[in-house]
Amino acid sequence: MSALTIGQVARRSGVPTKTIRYYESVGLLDEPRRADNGYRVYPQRAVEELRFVQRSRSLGFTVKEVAGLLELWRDEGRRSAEVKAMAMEHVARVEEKIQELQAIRQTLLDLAETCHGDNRPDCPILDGLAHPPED
Amino acid sequence: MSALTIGQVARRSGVPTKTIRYYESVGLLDEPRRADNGYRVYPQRAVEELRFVQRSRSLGFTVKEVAGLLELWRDEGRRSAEVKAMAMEHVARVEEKIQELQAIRQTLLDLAETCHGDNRPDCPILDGLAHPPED
DNA sequence: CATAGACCTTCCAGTCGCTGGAAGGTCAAG
DNA sequence: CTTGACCTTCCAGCGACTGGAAGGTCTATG
Repeated sequence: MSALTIGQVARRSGVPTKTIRYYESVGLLDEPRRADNGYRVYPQRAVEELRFVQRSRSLGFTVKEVAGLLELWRDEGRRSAEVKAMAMEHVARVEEKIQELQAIRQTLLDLAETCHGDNRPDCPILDGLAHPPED
Repeated sequence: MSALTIGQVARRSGVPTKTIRYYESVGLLDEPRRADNGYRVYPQRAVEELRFVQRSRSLGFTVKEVAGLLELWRDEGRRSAEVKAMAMEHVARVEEKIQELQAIRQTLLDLAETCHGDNRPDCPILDGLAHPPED
């Protein structure tokens, strides 16, 4: 009763069949065993793994990083320090990205501030885009 | 004296030749005239255009959006309202992305907080990744 | 005048993470 | 026996480049 088709795994994990096959093709997931008709046969555990993958992906880890996390997850002898290091490295990247976006936001707001936004053609936004920022 | 090769345009604008040809291939830039030897020949104006494109791209506008901005830039009869609308729409998207990233950051910090980060295997980060957030 | 090297040209492939579609095999119900 | 819901594989496309191969051109130097 614990054997599942790819469709059942997809429904239970929320990861589309297409994506499951894709994850398998790039080596994120192990190849499952096959039934006589060639259909993939998954154990219950696959559902948990896919949920783990999905959640990790939604937090912005790359597929490669998720592969690493998954390995740690399966490794009973892991050192939690390693997991924490990966997480904090990722936090650093996320924070960097946030900084970048905040800078972009501020630049756009600065440019837009002095733009009339009416039927006249003169537009400080376009002027600003035309000339590099003086830093 | 105002005719430039693609390499000269690249050097003056900071946009690689590869990318200039790519922009041309996707219709962002007009096809330049060709010299007898088949080389692309650019007017000075191309340098300005590419700087405009580069700056717009660096602020996160898609190539398609830049095409629109470029058109407005070249259109003397534009209404500045249209430019401002594009800019503010983009600001909204940027802000949305910032929110997302801040949520991700907080989630990761919450998960990492209770993780020892030592040689022991038990790790609330992995546990958290395995189980969906209860909202 | 030959050659080196710095240009230029085109086209094809790869990146990342999927997603869609085509063409076909399998299976259970009516 | 057919319908429809599965499953299989493979190929192509998204966005925005980037790299490389294979070849033509131009200029300077020996």
